[in-house]
Amino acid sequence: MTDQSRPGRKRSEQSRQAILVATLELAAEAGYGALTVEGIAARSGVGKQTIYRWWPSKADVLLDALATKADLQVPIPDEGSFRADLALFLDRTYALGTKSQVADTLRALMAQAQIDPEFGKRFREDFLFRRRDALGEIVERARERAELPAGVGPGTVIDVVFGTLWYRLLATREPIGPEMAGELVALLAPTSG
Amino acid sequence: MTDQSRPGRKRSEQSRQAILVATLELAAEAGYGALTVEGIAARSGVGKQTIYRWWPSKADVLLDALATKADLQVPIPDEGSFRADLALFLDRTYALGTKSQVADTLRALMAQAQIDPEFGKRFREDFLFRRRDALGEIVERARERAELPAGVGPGTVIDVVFGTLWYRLLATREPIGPEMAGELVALLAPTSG
Amino acid sequence: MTDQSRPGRKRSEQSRQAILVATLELAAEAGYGALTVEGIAARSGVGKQTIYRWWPSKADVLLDALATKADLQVPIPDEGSFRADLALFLDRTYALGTKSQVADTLRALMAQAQIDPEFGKRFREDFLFRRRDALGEIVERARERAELPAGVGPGTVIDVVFGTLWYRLLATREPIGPEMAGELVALLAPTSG
Amino acid sequence: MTDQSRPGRKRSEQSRQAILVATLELAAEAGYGALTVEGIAARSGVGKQTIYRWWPSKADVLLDALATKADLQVPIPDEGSFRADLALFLDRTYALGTKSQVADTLRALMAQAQIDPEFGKRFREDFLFRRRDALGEIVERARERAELPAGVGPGTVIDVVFGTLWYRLLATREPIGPEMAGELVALLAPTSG
DNA sequence: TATTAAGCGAGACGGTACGTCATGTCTTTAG
DNA sequence: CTAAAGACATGACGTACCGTCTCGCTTAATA
Repeated sequence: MTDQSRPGRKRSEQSRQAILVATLELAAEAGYGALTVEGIAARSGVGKQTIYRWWPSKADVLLDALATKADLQVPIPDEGSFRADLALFLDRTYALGTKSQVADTLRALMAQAQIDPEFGKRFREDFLFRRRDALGEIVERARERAELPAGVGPGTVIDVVFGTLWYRLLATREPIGPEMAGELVALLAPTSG
Repeated sequence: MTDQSRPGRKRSEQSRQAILVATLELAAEAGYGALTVEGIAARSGVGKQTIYRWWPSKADVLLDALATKADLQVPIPDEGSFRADLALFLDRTYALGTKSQVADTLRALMAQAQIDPEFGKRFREDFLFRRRDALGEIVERARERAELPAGVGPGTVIDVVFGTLWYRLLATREPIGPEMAGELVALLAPTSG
Repeated sequence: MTDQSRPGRKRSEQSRQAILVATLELAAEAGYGALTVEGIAARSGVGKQTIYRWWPSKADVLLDALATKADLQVPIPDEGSFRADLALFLDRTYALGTKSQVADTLRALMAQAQIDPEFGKRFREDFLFRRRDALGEIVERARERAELPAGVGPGTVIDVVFGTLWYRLLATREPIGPEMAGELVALLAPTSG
Repeated sequence: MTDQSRPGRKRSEQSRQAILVATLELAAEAGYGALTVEGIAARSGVGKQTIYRWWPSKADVLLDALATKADLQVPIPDEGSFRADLALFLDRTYALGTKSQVADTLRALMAQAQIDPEFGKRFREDFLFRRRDALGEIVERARERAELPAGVGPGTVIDVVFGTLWYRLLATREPIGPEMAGELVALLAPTSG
């Protein structure tokens, strides 16, 4: 319906896939620092122009590759209580962080978002804020049910959850585990009425 | 004790200062992405080799410049209660984050630490872990006085504090403010016995 | 036959010309010692890579420039006698050596051929030996007609001619003139039967 | 008479020798192109300043080293006839050129003399012209005895001799041998009265 | 017997050019 | 019009040497 019939050759899905696969492989093999547009083009047997035509930067290619491969869309749980919802949310996130390739890629993207302001904007809007919104739904329900800790607003709860996750990813490089998830739940969703 | 008197010309303190100043200026003016060793050398009137002789990478120069200029060593408060100590710690950190130049530099360093593993190791050991240790002392005293929230270990408290700070710096780009500091205190150091 | 129609952009003849011109100008202005690839690139408005892509060293660029500009291919005379042929050959060579720019360039190339063995091989094969072959034809005809001095082989005659030319170019820096040419003819192609 | 007695430490003959030896070794091992002042200093255990204090350039060091080691002063023969003198002169020169290290060094010096005009002047005056003068004596005696070929002046004879020697050294890289020496004698000092 | 003036090894310094790499654009031929 | 190929101008990289300049230390001649 969108571009139903334009003249000219169609975008090659084969090239697109080859680019995304090559990008993930190269990033995994030598790290994001060694990832180059030239390298991606060479590995995928594609012209550089084909990459520049469809993505604004190599970080966007990587983000696209990650999104295409790993399903980053953690579904929003609704278990009836904030405690259960948060536990499930953290558990699913934990599963993601376990795959070191996904973790490494997220690290690289967050890094690039700091260095390249244009990509930073896209990364925040297309990825970070969507994740915030997902958790936001859970927290909003908690707020309505008065399940949040006293004196702590919804925004802060979200910041604490994602902050802890990202900090462990970026700084200590020990992605969150079940114990840590348990402690976060204890902190943010205490049992007492 | 180490190299008290070796033969040969001594390191030029003047060049060192010129390099650090030029580095901060360039990073502030055009952003870390535009910071180059050549640029630093040109601006500071120094040969490139002099930079490579003393620092392993431009990120190390920037870290050195930041450490030399802004006193990042937040002193460890001891006000008698975890609540007061944490509040003071956050307040002082808040003051730091307010200076946008410091915040921008920290963002760039954390980013570079993800992309360049060698620098990452140094950044963690020379900066991040020292900051952890500082807060660690406060939290340890709190643990001894049983002032920590139930079911939450000292390590987690530290992760939550720094995580929230860094997340706001990197992701939402709204460095912590007094309200947020208050909510963190409410969450981590509740008044009730 | 070689690369009739490959995909990809064609080599820019404009860049090639600009490089050769800039090379000759720079060598003339400041001498071969001051000739640098960077300088050539800057003067000709070309990327360094474009130079490295097509020539192995700056000496090769200079040789190419010389060959393209000054027609070094002295035609082989055939006047019927060795005496006349040699006189004409020396006269034409004399004309070349008169242009100080050509003389300076030849000096530099011969020098570089000594210092850089790889270029030396190319210089000998692409330039020196071709010149030898040209004179070789003349001398061979002389040998057939028994016009060579007694007890002196063709190879030696060639060595003496080019040796004297080069020696005056390199050592005394007084390129050959008409009188010297006359004496060489008297020595190598005596009139008496 | 010059600097009979000044205060201060005397020039270290040991360092001088070490420098000259290191220079010859390095030039022999990796070629003149790889010869550097830093390399000489490192190999000889000497400070760079000590080299710069006594020699204007590395080529001068090499020339000094060659002059100190190989006795380049070919004595002027006086055998009674030009034919015999020239034969002896060529024979002695041939002996020199046989040692490939000497030949390589001469090649490098002649090359450097083209590229570095200041050294070129010194090389010509201190080396090339002295050699010319030596042969000049022989030729002058021949001229007085009317032993030179008809129509060929003394200067040209010298140019032909050295020209041929140098050309074979630089261009064909086949230093003169006994047969070639014989042919040169036949050409320049014919037997006929 | 000091003092003073060079020479010395070491090595840091401001420079310049090197040859390589990657960028993002442009041009050519093929589908 | 898209694609692969590949040349192009640009600009930074990290390295190698250049020739100069301190350093702290000998080593002599002079006072």
